[in-house]
Amino acid sequence: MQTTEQTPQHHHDASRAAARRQQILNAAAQCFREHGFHGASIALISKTASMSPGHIYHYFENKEAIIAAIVAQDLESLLTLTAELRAACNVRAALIERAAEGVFDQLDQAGAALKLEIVAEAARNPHIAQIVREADATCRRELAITIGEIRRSTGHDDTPAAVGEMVEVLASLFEGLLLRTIRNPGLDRTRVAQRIQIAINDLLDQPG
Amino acid sequence: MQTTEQTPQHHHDASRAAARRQQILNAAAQCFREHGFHGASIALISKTASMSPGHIYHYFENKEAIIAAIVAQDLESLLTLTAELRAACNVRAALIERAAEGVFDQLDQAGAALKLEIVAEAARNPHIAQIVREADATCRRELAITIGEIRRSTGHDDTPAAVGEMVEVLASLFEGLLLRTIRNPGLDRTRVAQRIQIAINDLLDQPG
DNA sequence: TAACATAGAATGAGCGTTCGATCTAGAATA
DNA sequence: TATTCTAGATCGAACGCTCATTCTATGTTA
Repeated sequence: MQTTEQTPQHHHDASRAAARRQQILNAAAQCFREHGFHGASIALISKTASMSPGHIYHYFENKEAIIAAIVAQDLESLLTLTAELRAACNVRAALIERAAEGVFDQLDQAGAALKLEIVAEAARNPHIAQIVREADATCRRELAITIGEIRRSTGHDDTPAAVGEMVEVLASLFEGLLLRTIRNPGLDRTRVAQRIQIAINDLLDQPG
Repeated sequence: MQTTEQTPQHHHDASRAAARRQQILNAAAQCFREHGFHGASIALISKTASMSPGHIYHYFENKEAIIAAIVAQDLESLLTLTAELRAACNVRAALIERAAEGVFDQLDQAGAALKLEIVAEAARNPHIAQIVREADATCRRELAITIGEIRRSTGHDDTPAAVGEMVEVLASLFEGLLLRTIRNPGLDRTRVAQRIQIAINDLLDQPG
């Protein structure tokens, strides 16, 4: 679809529709965080979004489409973050410094609740699993390039598989924080972030 | 209630009831894994357990009680594992060797699905959160003792807080695997386990 | 007026839970 | 031993409710 040049601006234009769509997604994200994908009803989402239940179906085919959109939106932020990391610069210090911010992001309770909900859903819903796995593969690819370059610059000559394993360990270290912040909300964020930085530093020095 | 000495063995005895209860829990665990806590209906659970829906309510007050029992049962296995680890012996090598088994356990997809479901539920259900957090506190306490002893034996003199942070990092590393096995089911289990062993080894040498 | 935005009631399915009826097997009695 | 009694085990229909979704009617604006 190509956009017409002078943007005709009907009452019913595309930007208003997009805003309405986002309004639904924001409400849905909040409801899903508080009640889970299956615990949040369309009635509740519509109420939170201040519109009628029926109207939601003008923007989404069904509830699963809303879930898929939320999942895609959440993963997209992850993808841009990984891309940023990669674009910034490939030095070790930059990765490790960025990691501290990443730790704080992961430790946000509301965000963690939604991310956990997504992966739990992926474990049983093949459609969601596909979305999640494609995004994860992209992240891993990016991270592998970054880590590969860091390793090469410190004299290591790793196989792609070896780099892939390090990516897994790094990812595990980060994603585990989503569970930690639920299981132990009182943990010392700053101190844990520091220790994770050290752990990442050590990880980058593992034998090939 | 004191047990009568010669075990009267009525038709309706306690062991049969316990077996029936466990039969329900097994069915429920399977259903929860496949459909989530809120996606699995009592009708489905009763069918899986080969009994009538109404009969389930002779053993559990309501659905939430079933969920709580599943959660408690799952966490109990975690607690005994931590206790075993602690009882075995407090040398570094034992911890690291045990870790490899732990990694494989965490990478089991069916088990991971249920554990993720539990933490996701804990993020929104205060009752479940309490159960999960109490179990986690116990695990952390045990792990802190073990790690504290290892550290002391290698000449470090850590504050309890420092040990607590190391426990957090260790836990994060492990629990992250629950997400990794869903997001990237194709990962090389053996190789990742080896790299995690190295990471734990490095963690135990972190500065105080 | 034409075309879309929006509301809200209606629909049928499925939910968790309750409840009375039936079954079953040991206890009691004869 | 044969019969009746009893109480828990078990069933499955029924209840009230909420769900996701659809439909029809009414606003709104270019």
